[in-house]
Amino acid sequence: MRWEDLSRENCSLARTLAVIGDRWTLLVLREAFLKVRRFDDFQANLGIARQVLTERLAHLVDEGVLAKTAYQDRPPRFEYRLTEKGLGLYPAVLALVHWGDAHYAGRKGPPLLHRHKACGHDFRSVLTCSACGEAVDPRAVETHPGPGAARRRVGGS
Amino acid sequence: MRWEDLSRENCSLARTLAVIGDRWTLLVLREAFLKVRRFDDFQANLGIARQVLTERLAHLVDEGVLAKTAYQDRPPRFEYRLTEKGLGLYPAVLALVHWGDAHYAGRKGPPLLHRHKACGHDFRSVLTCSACGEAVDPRAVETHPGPGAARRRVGGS
DNA sequence: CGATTAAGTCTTGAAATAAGACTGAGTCAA
DNA sequence: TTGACTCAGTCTTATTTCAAGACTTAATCG
Repeated sequence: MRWEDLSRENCSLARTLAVIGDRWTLLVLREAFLKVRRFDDFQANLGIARQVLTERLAHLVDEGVLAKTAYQDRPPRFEYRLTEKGLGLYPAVLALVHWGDAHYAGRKGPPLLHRHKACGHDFRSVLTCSACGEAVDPRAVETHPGPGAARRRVGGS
Repeated sequence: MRWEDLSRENCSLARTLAVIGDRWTLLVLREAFLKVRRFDDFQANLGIARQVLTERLAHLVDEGVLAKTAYQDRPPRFEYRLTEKGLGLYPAVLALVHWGDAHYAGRKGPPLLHRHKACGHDFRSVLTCSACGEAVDPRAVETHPGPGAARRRVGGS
Protein backbone atom coordinates (compact mmCIF):
# COMPACT_ATOMS: atom_id res chain seq x y z
CA MET A 1 0.00 0.00 0.00
CA ARG A 2 1.13 3.52 -0.63
CA TRP A 3 0.76 6.29 1.88
CA GLU A 4 -1.66 8.30 -0.24
CA ASP A 5 -4.16 5.42 -0.15
CA LEU A 6 -4.39 5.69 3.63
CA SER A 7 -7.32 8.09 3.64
CA ARG A 8 -9.40 5.52 1.80
CA GLU A 9 -8.95 2.89 4.50
CA ASN A 10 -12.00 2.31 6.63
CA CYS A 11 -10.08 3.02 9.80
CA SER A 12 -10.16 6.21 11.81
CA LEU A 13 -6.53 5.92 12.79
CA ALA A 14 -5.47 5.54 9.16
CA ARG A 15 -7.57 8.54 8.17
CA THR A 16 -6.15 10.59 11.00
CA LEU A 17 -2.63 9.64 10.01
CA ALA A 18 -3.35 10.61 6.43
CA VAL A 19 -3.77 14.13 7.83
CA ILE A 20 -1.20 14.38 10.61
CA GLY A 21 0.96 11.27 10.21
CA ASP A 22 3.60 12.80 7.98
CA ARG A 23 7.04 13.44 9.22
CA TRP A 24 7.11 16.92 10.75
CA THR A 25 3.37 17.53 10.77
CA LEU A 26 2.92 16.94 14.50
CA LEU A 27 5.90 19.14 15.20
CA VAL A 28 4.34 21.87 13.11
CA LEU A 29 1.24 21.45 15.25
CA ARG A 30 3.33 21.57 18.43
CA GLU A 31 4.48 25.00 17.36
CA ALA A 32 0.92 25.98 16.55
CA PHE A 33 -0.18 24.93 20.04
CA LEU A 34 2.65 27.05 21.40
CA LYS A 35 1.14 30.01 19.52
CA VAL A 36 3.56 30.17 16.63
CA ARG A 37 1.75 31.56 13.61
CA ARG A 38 4.22 32.65 10.94
CA PHE A 39 6.02 30.75 8.26
CA ASP A 40 9.48 31.95 9.17
CA ASP A 41 8.93 31.28 12.86
CA PHE A 42 7.84 27.71 12.18
CA GLN A 43 10.86 27.32 9.95
CA ALA A 44 13.36 28.78 12.39
CA ASN A 45 11.99 26.85 15.39
CA LEU A 46 11.88 23.51 13.62
CA GLY A 47 14.83 23.72 11.26
CA ILE A 48 12.59 22.02 8.70
CA ALA A 49 13.28 22.38 4.97
CA ARG A 50 11.24 25.32 3.75
CA GLN A 51 9.76 23.31 0.91
CA VAL A 52 8.51 20.68 3.30
CA LEU A 53 7.05 23.31 5.60
CA THR A 54 5.21 24.91 2.69
CA GLU A 55 3.72 21.58 1.76
CA ARG A 56 2.76 20.61 5.33
CA LEU A 57 1.08 23.93 6.09
CA ALA A 58 -0.87 23.78 2.84
CA HIS A 59 -2.05 20.27 3.66
CA LEU A 60 -3.14 21.21 7.16
CA VAL A 61 -5.02 24.19 5.76
CA ASP A 62 -6.69 21.95 3.15
CA GLU A 63 -7.82 19.63 5.89
CA GLY A 64 -9.16 22.46 8.02
CA VAL A 65 -6.71 21.89 10.87
CA LEU A 66 -5.12 25.30 10.40
CA ALA A 67 -6.63 28.45 8.95
CA LYS A 68 -4.48 30.77 6.85
CA THR A 69 -5.42 34.41 7.05
CA ALA A 70 -3.74 37.61 5.94
CA TYR A 71 -2.79 39.87 8.78
CA GLN A 72 -1.62 42.63 6.43
CA ASP A 73 -2.04 43.39 2.74
CA ARG A 74 1.03 45.16 1.42
CA PRO A 75 3.17 43.21 1.31
CA PRO A 76 0.82 40.28 1.84
CA ARG A 77 1.61 38.46 5.07
CA PHE A 78 -0.16 35.45 6.48
CA GLU A 79 -0.67 33.66 9.71
CA TYR A 80 -1.63 30.10 10.42
CA ARG A 81 -3.93 29.43 13.35
CA LEU A 82 -5.48 26.32 14.76
CA THR A 83 -9.14 25.87 13.98
CA GLU A 84 -11.59 24.16 16.31
CA LYS A 85 -10.88 20.96 14.44
CA GLY A 86 -7.18 21.48 15.00
CA LEU A 87 -7.75 22.19 18.67
CA GLY A 88 -9.43 18.81 18.80
CA LEU A 89 -6.03 17.21 18.40
CA TYR A 90 -4.88 18.57 21.73
CA PRO A 91 -5.75 15.48 23.76
CA ALA A 92 -3.77 13.29 21.39
CA VAL A 93 -0.79 15.61 21.38
CA LEU A 94 -0.84 15.89 25.14
CA ALA A 95 -0.99 12.13 25.51
CA LEU A 96 2.07 11.80 23.26
CA VAL A 97 3.91 14.47 25.22
CA HIS A 98 3.14 12.79 28.52
CA TRP A 99 4.33 9.45 27.18
CA GLY A 100 7.57 11.18 26.23
CA ASP A 101 7.76 12.76 29.68
CA ALA A 102 7.33 9.34 31.27
CA HIS A 103 9.94 7.54 29.19
CA TYR A 104 12.38 10.04 27.78
CA ALA A 105 12.63 12.98 30.16
CA GLY A 106 16.14 13.52 31.45
CA ARG A 107 17.18 13.11 35.07
CA LYS A 108 15.83 16.48 35.98
CA GLY A 109 12.32 15.92 34.71
CA PRO A 110 10.14 17.06 31.84
CA PRO A 111 11.07 20.19 29.91
CA LEU A 112 7.54 21.55 29.87
CA LEU A 113 4.67 21.36 32.32
CA HIS A 114 0.98 21.86 31.71
CA ARG A 115 -1.20 23.72 34.14
CA HIS A 116 -4.96 23.31 34.28
CA LYS A 117 -6.19 26.85 34.69
CA ALA A 118 -9.51 25.69 36.13
CA CYS A 119 -7.89 24.06 39.16
CA GLY A 120 -4.50 25.75 39.12
CA HIS A 121 -2.43 22.59 39.21
CA ASP A 122 0.13 21.05 36.90
CA PHE A 123 -1.29 17.85 35.56
CA ARG A 124 -0.94 14.84 33.35
CA SER A 125 -3.71 13.73 31.08
CA VAL A 126 -5.73 10.77 32.23
CA LEU A 127 -7.65 8.56 29.84
CA THR A 128 -11.20 8.71 31.09
CA CYS A 129 -14.38 7.00 29.99
CA SER A 130 -17.05 9.29 28.55
CA ALA A 131 -19.72 6.89 29.81
CA CYS A 132 -18.82 6.37 33.45
CA GLY A 133 -16.22 9.06 34.07
CA GLU A 134 -13.71 6.67 35.55
CA ALA A 135 -10.08 6.32 34.48
CA VAL A 136 -9.68 3.62 31.87
CA ASP A 137 -6.99 0.96 31.94
CA PRO A 138 -5.94 -0.03 28.41
CA ARG A 139 -6.54 -3.68 29.25
CA ALA A 140 -10.12 -2.88 30.19
CA VAL A 141 -11.02 -1.86 26.65
CA GLU A 142 -12.63 -4.20 24.14
CA THR A 143 -13.20 -3.24 20.55
CA HIS A 144 -16.09 -4.30 18.38
CA PRO A 145 -17.30 -3.31 14.91
CA GLY A 146 -19.27 -0.08 14.75
CA PRO A 147 -22.00 1.08 12.37
CA GLY A 148 -19.46 2.13 9.75
CA ALA A 149 -17.66 -1.21 9.76
CA ALA A 150 -16.85 -2.67 6.36
CA ARG A 151 -19.24 -5.35 5.26
CA ARG A 152 -17.39 -8.65 5.39
CA ARG A 153 -17.84 -11.34 2.84
CA VAL A 154 -19.91 -14.01 4.50
CA GLY A 155 -20.05 -17.62 3.49
CA GLY A 156 -18.58 -16.96 0.08
CA SER A 157 -17.74 -19.98 -2.05
CA MET B 1 17.30 19.61 10.99
CA ARG B 2 17.27 15.99 10.05
CA TRP B 3 14.86 13.47 11.47
CA GLU B 4 17.49 11.47 13.33
CA ASP B 5 18.39 14.52 15.42
CA LEU B 6 14.90 14.63 16.85
CA SER B 7 15.64 12.45 19.83
CA ARG B 8 18.22 14.96 20.98
CA GLU B 9 15.72 17.79 21.16
CA ASN B 10 14.72 18.76 24.66
CA CYS B 11 11.07 18.21 23.90
CA SER B 12 8.97 15.24 24.91
CA LEU B 13 6.90 15.37 21.76
CA ALA B 14 10.01 15.34 19.57
CA ARG B 15 11.42 12.41 21.53
CA THR B 16 8.16 10.54 21.27
CA LEU B 17 8.01 11.15 17.55
CA ALA B 18 11.57 9.90 17.19
CA VAL B 19 10.14 6.56 18.37
CA ILE B 20 6.66 6.41 16.84
CA GLY B 21 6.56 9.29 14.38
CA ASP B 22 7.75 7.39 11.34
CA ARG B 23 5.43 6.65 8.52
CA TRP B 24 3.73 3.31 9.28
CA THR B 25 4.85 2.97 12.88
CA LEU B 26 1.52 3.95 14.41
CA LEU B 27 -0.26 1.61 12.03
CA VAL B 28 2.03 -1.19 13.10
CA LEU B 29 1.02 -0.35 16.67
CA ARG B 30 -2.65 -0.31 15.69
CA GLU B 31 -2.24 -3.90 14.60
CA ALA B 32 -0.41 -4.71 17.81
CA PHE B 33 -3.28 -3.26 19.85
CA LEU B 34 -5.62 -5.45 17.80
CA LYS B 35 -3.56 -8.45 18.93
CA VAL B 36 -1.62 -9.05 15.75
CA ARG B 37 1.72 -10.59 16.63
CA ARG B 38 3.41 -12.09 13.57
CA PHE B 39 5.48 -10.58 10.84
CA ASP B 40 3.41 -11.92 7.98
CA ASP B 41 0.15 -10.87 9.60
CA PHE B 42 1.38 -7.31 10.06
CA GLN B 43 2.55 -7.34 6.49
CA ALA B 44 -0.65 -8.73 5.03
CA ASN B 45 -2.92 -6.44 7.08
CA LEU B 46 -0.99 -3.29 6.30
CA GLY B 47 0.28 -3.90 2.78
CA ILE B 48 3.52 -2.30 3.95
CA ALA B 49 6.81 -3.06 2.17
CA ARG B 50 8.43 -5.97 4.00
CA GLN B 51 11.70 -4.13 4.29
CA VAL B 52 10.03 -1.20 5.97
CA LEU B 53 8.15 -3.50 8.33
CA THR B 54 11.38 -5.23 9.31
CA GLU B 55 12.96 -1.91 10.10
CA ARG B 56 9.96 -0.56 12.05
CA LEU B 57 9.56 -3.66 14.18
CA ALA B 58 13.27 -3.68 15.00
CA HIS B 59 13.11 -0.04 16.02
CA LEU B 60 10.10 -0.57 18.25
CA VAL B 61 11.83 -3.54 19.87
CA ASP B 62 14.97 -1.45 20.41
CA GLU B 63 12.89 1.18 22.13
CA GLY B 64 11.12 -1.33 24.33
CA VAL B 65 7.69 -0.67 22.86
CA LEU B 66 7.39 -4.20 21.52
CA ALA B 67 9.04 -7.36 22.79
CA LYS B 68 10.18 -10.00 20.34
CA THR B 69 10.04 -13.55 21.64
CA ALA B 70 10.32 -16.93 20.01
CA TYR B 71 7.16 -18.98 20.20
CA GLN B 72 8.81 -22.00 18.61
CA ASP B 73 12.38 -23.05 17.92
CA ARG B 74 12.53 -25.12 14.77
CA PRO B 75 12.07 -23.34 12.52
CA PRO B 76 12.55 -20.26 14.63
CA ARG B 77 9.37 -18.21 14.75
CA PHE B 78 8.82 -14.97 16.59
CA GLU B 79 6.05 -12.86 17.91
CA TYR B 80 5.92 -9.19 18.70
CA ARG B 81 3.94 -8.09 21.72
CA LEU B 82 3.31 -4.77 23.33
CA THR B 83 5.27 -4.15 26.50
CA GLU B 84 3.96 -2.07 29.39
CA LYS B 85 5.71 0.88 27.82
CA GLY B 86 3.96 0.16 24.55
CA LEU B 87 0.62 -0.15 26.30
CA GLY B 88 1.27 3.33 27.62
CA LEU B 89 0.68 4.64 24.12
CA TYR B 90 -2.94 3.53 24.21
CA PRO B 91 -4.36 6.85 25.38
CA ALA B 92 -2.60 8.66 22.55
CA VAL B 93 -3.72 6.15 19.95
CA LEU B 94 -7.27 6.23 21.22
CA ALA B 95 -7.32 10.02 21.11
CA LEU B 96 -6.15 9.92 17.48
CA VAL B 97 -8.77 7.32 16.61
CA HIS B 98 -11.53 9.36 18.22
CA TRP B 99 -10.42 12.47 16.37
CA GLY B 100 -10.68 10.45 13.16
CA ASP B 101 -14.12 9.19 14.22
CA ALA B 102 -15.25 12.76 14.81
CA HIS B 103 -14.00 14.19 11.52
CA TYR B 104 -13.61 11.40 9.01
CA ALA B 105 -16.14 8.69 9.80
CA GLY B 106 -18.53 8.03 6.93
CA ARG B 107 -22.24 8.72 7.06
CA LYS B 108 -22.92 5.54 8.93
CA GLY B 109 -20.55 6.21 11.80
CA PRO B 110 -17.22 4.96 13.07
CA PRO B 111 -15.89 1.61 11.88
CA LEU B 112 -14.82 0.49 15.32
CA LEU B 113 -16.19 1.10 18.78
CA HIS B 114 -14.47 0.82 22.12
CA ARG B 115 -16.19 -0.67 25.13
CA HIS B 116 -15.09 0.00 28.67
CA LYS B 117 -15.34 -3.40 30.31
CA ALA B 118 -15.53 -1.89 33.79
CA CYS B 119 -18.81 -0.10 33.05
CA GLY B 120 -19.97 -2.00 30.02
CA HIS B 121 -20.52 1.01 27.76
CA ASP B 122 -19.04 2.15 24.49
CA PHE B 123 -17.10 5.31 25.11
CA ARG B 124 -14.94 8.07 23.79
CA SER B 125 -11.82 9.14 25.59
CA VAL B 126 -12.06 12.33 27.58
CA LEU B 127 -9.02 14.40 28.42
CA THR B 128 -9.08 14.63 32.18
CA CYS B 129 -6.90 16.43 34.68
CA SER B 130 -4.85 14.21 36.97
CA ALA B 131 -5.00 16.88 39.65
CA CYS B 132 -8.70 17.69 39.89
CA GLY B 133 -10.31 14.89 37.90
CA GLU B 134 -12.35 17.24 35.76
CA ALA B 135 -12.49 17.23 31.97
CA VAL B 136 -9.96 19.65 30.50
CA ASP B 137 -10.70 22.12 27.76
CA PRO B 138 -7.64 22.72 25.55
CA ARG B 139 -7.99 26.47 26.05
CA ALA B 140 -7.79 25.97 29.79
CA VAL B 141 -4.22 24.71 29.63
CA GLU B 142 -1.17 26.89 30.13
CA THR B 143 2.33 25.64 29.63
CA HIS B 144 5.39 26.69 31.58
CA PRO B 145 8.99 25.45 31.72
CA GLY B 146 9.55 22.36 33.84
CA PRO B 147 12.60 21.16 35.78
CA GLY B 148 14.18 19.71 32.65
CA ALA B 149 13.83 22.91 30.64
CA ALA B 150 16.89 23.95 28.68
CA ARG B 151 18.92 26.61 30.36
CA ARG B 152 18.53 29.78 28.35
CA ARG B 153 21.35 32.12 27.71
CA VAL B 154 20.80 35.10 29.94
CA GLY B 155 22.25 38.52 29.49
CA GLY B 156 24.74 37.47 26.85
CA SER B 157 27.06 40.08 25.41
C1' DC C 1 20.42 53.82 -1.81
C1' DG C 2 21.35 49.54 0.68
C1' DA C 3 19.87 46.43 4.30
C1' DT C 4 16.24 43.82 6.23
C1' DT C 5 11.86 41.08 6.67
C1' DA C 6 8.35 37.75 5.32
C1' DA C 7 6.86 34.14 2.64
C1' DG C 8 7.76 31.57 -0.22
C1' DT C 9 10.15 28.85 -4.91
C1' DC C 10 14.06 26.38 -7.15
C1' DT C 11 17.97 23.29 -7.52
C1' DT C 12 20.72 19.47 -6.34
C1' DG C 13 22.16 15.48 -3.97
C1' DA C 14 21.00 12.13 -0.33
C1' DA C 15 17.80 9.11 1.93
C1' DA C 16 13.47 6.59 2.41
C1' DT C 17 9.70 3.97 0.35
C1' DA C 18 7.06 0.64 -2.88
C1' DA C 19 6.66 -3.54 -5.15
C1' DG C 20 7.77 -7.78 -5.66
C1' DA C 21 11.21 -11.53 -6.44
C1' DC C 22 14.11 -14.44 -3.83
C1' DT C 23 16.10 -17.28 0.29
C1' DG C 24 16.30 -20.68 3.93
C1' DA C 25 14.59 -23.68 7.37
C1' DG C 26 11.22 -26.60 8.40
C1' DT C 27 6.40 -28.95 8.08
C1' DC C 28 2.70 -31.48 5.92
C1' DA C 29 0.34 -34.62 2.61
C1' DA C 30 0.56 -37.95 -0.99
C1' DT D 1 10.90 -38.17 -0.94
C1' DT D 2 9.02 -35.00 -3.73
C1' DG D 3 6.38 -31.05 -4.10
C1' DA D 4 3.56 -27.49 -2.03
C1' DC D 5 3.35 -24.48 1.69
C1' DT D 6 4.51 -21.35 5.84
C1' DC D 7 7.07 -17.91 8.19
C1' DA D 8 10.38 -14.43 8.58
C1' DG D 9 12.94 -12.21 6.59
C1' DT D 10 16.68 -10.11 2.60
C1' DC D 11 17.66 -8.16 -2.04
C1' DT D 12 16.91 -5.33 -6.16
C1' DT D 13 15.23 -1.58 -8.71
C1' DA D 14 12.57 2.44 -9.61
C1' DT D 15 10.13 6.16 -7.59
C1' DT D 16 9.27 9.56 -4.09
C1' DT D 17 10.48 12.40 -0.41
C1' DC D 18 13.64 15.13 2.23
C1' DA D 19 17.76 18.28 3.41
C1' DA D 20 20.28 22.27 2.66
C1' DG D 21 20.73 26.37 1.05
C1' DA D 22 20.56 29.82 -2.78
C1' DC D 23 17.29 32.73 -5.04
C1' DT D 24 12.88 35.78 -5.68
C1' DT D 25 9.46 39.29 -4.85
C1' DA D 26 7.40 43.01 -2.55
C1' DA D 27 7.66 46.23 0.75
C1' DT D 28 9.61 48.86 4.79
C1' DC D 29 13.44 50.98 7.55
C1' DG D 30 17.53 54.10 8.31
